[in-house]
Amino acid sequence: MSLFFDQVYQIVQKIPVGRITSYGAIARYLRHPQSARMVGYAMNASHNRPDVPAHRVVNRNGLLTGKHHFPGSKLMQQLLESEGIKVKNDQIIDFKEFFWDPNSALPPLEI
DNA sequence: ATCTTGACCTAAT
DNA sequence: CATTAGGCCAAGA
Repeated sequence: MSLFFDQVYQIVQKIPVGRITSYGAIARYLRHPQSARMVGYAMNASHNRPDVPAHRVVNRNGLLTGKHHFPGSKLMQQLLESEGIKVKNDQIIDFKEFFWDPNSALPPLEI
């Protein structure tokens, strides 16, 4: 039972509708600043977790690097656009405006 | 059991 | 500027 994965899922579930965050931001919040990759891997394993909106997590440039892991090739973009986020060429428009940073939005994780 | 491959990111060269 | 190197560690072959 990977505690790290579960923590990742908890954060992802807290991303407000219509906002997005990045793998690295989550890793930083969990005090594993060098484990951004594992956050991505957690998303890959999040198929078992119905309540995890993996489409709201993108890389730090606002690029939809994980879209190929969704069924179909446009689903991730469609999900985002249905929440009011514009996407062009796998790139989120006004990424900075929609970015939700757990490090400033949530209380610091207990040590 | 070992080896490879990643939904990544930062710092150093 | 661009490129590399290192860290992370779960799955698939």
